[in-house]
Amino acid sequence: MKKESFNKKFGIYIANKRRQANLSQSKLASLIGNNAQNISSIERGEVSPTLFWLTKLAKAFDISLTQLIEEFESSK
Amino acid sequence: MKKESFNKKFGIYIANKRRQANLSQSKLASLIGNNAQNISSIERGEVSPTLFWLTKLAKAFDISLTQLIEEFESSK
DNA sequence: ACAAAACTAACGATATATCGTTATACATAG
DNA sequence: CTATGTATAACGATATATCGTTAGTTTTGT
Repeated sequence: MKKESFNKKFGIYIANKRRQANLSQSKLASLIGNNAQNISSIERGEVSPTLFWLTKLAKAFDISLTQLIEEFESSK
Repeated sequence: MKKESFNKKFGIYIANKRRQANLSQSKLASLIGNNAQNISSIERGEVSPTLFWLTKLAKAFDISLTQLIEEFESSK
């Protein structure tokens, strides 16, 4: 899988996850300690977040990192 | 958990995983398309790899990304 | 002990991720 | 319609990850 489409897939997963949690990009950003623009670029698939940020995201969604990755892998 | 100790924990996990697979740093590096120095710095906890590279690592170990993360999370 | 392989480490270089600001567009509530 | 919240987007700046080389150290095999 190409890097670009891989990142897009993850971005779509995160965007859906965030909406399910009723969070805006800036609210999610403040929860994990970064900024809304970065969340936006993650969701649009422009960047591939580091493992460190992935753990923050999982915590924000109140799930384990494993569960986050599992949901992502089984997402379309 | 601090960023530094978190990265170190992941580095230790990867180093163990790599040794179990009987791979040198440079062999693993060539499998996933990067260089041995980067593997070394990941294992020493100096950097936090991106999600994109994590998928490459999982593939090199012939496991799913979810399984890689699960093993990491349950490692000490 | 010796040689070879493996690892660490530093360095500068490049690529990418994150930060901070600003502008624009869009939707929705009032 | 207007005001507010939300998202996209561009920009330059900084931080971090990755690359390529080299040197030095540690480990391993013989």
